[in-house]
Amino acid sequence: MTLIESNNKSNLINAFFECDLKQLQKDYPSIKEINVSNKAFLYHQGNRCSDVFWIKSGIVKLSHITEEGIEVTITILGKGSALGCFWNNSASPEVEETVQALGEVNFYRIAKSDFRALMSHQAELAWHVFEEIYARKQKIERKLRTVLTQPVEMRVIATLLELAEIFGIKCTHGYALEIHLTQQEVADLVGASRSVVSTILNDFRNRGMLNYTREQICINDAAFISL
Amino acid sequence: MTLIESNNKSNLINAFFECDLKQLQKDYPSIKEINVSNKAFLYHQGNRCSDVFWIKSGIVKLSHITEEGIEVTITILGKGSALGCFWNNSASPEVEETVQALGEVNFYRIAKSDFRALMSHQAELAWHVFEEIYARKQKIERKLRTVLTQPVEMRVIATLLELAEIFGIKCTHGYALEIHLTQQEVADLVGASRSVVSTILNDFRNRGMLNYTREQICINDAAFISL
DNA sequence: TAAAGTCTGTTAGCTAGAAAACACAGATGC
DNA sequence: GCATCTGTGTTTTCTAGCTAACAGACTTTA
Repeated sequence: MTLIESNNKSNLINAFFECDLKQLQKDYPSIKEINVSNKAFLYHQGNRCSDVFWIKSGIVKLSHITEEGIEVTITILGKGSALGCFWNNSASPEVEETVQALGEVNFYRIAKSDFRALMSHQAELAWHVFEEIYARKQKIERKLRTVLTQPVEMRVIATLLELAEIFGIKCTHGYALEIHLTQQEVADLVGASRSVVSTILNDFRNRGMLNYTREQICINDAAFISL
Repeated sequence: MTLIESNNKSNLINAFFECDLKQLQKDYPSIKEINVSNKAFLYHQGNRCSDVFWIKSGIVKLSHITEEGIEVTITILGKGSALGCFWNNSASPEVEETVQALGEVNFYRIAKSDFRALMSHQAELAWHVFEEIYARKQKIERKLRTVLTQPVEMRVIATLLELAEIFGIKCTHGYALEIHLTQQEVADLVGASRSVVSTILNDFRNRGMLNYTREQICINDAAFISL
């Protein structure tokens, strides 16, 4: 569905990420390129962070832990997503989410003042960032809708298809999600308890719609689309 | 909480809305100013809309109706919010939400090409639109969290406080929400059934935390903050 | 190779809240 | 004045899905 769009975006974002970092640092001295490994945290909720994090490669999980200790995973983001703190938000200087790497992640970290300068110098790029944020908003609205109207089973399907789009590598029998997602993580993402997600995944496996081990989920997307 | 911020924003947005419309139309011929009355629809989900709607005054309800006919109210928006279609989204030309006026609403309608031109000419303004969209995203993320982790009662409280911020006119005993919101509408906004919302509101009334008639909800915010 | 830790599968019991239904009270209209 | 409509208050029934709990499989550490 987002093929054309994401290509458009990719071109511009790609061009940006292929820029010479040294060159960029002349104008925006705070830019740093950082690599982190699986499970590393980019930042935690409650941090008084004032930088923008811009994913160059890899995948991150954006989540929030309530006072009661329940983890809610808001979304999973990949290349081109900008996170962190965009403004001098006098109201709440503390970020609301925790961002954790799923696998190796490579990103730029920029002070928000420099980020803003960059945005105002490069209108096209700014527009793409805007688009990306807007798309995320739409995605969360869609998620809110499914949470409020669909039973867990449907939400699992929707979540898997979404994940397939982000991680998906076409293999011979559909998508392969080569990602270390535990059932608990899937459940947090779906907004359901682990036990029901487990039973549901099991059921799907029996019906031949997908297969999985601890390490990998493989979706037979034809089977999904059929319903 | 958002006092300083919203003032900042207001200044710029106000300046924009106080511009001479005729003047604006020279550069952006598609701009039209439109007034609608209570319950009018700005657009419906499924419309192939290609314009941006920019609220100049009044309040709108952004909702979505599922195939099963369940109405989910995503959010309530006021002055300064930009809605509609921002891009030539080749993927899905149809908008996902329905936008309805709550009371009198006055807005600008602009073709997206003109809107984009405006944004690129007026960097400051563009930045504010960006901020506003981002704030909406944050708000929806917060809502998703409460839906997934809080019981209906807590969600009602959160919703009322939010509404108080949007509609709120300070009266002697707290906020007054002078808005024609039925219990059904509150329920749609909370994401719960009307009957439980009814009982909860009733209970709050008995405990002296708020009062309401068909026309108006009045919150004793001190009582709310205490919990 | 034991021991501890992590992930999955499954079951039993319990509850928040949805759905449906109906009575009542103000509106609105004829 | 009577009828209709829209919104509120309340109760009863029913179920999706949560919690808790435990057993088995696989991994890591020592």
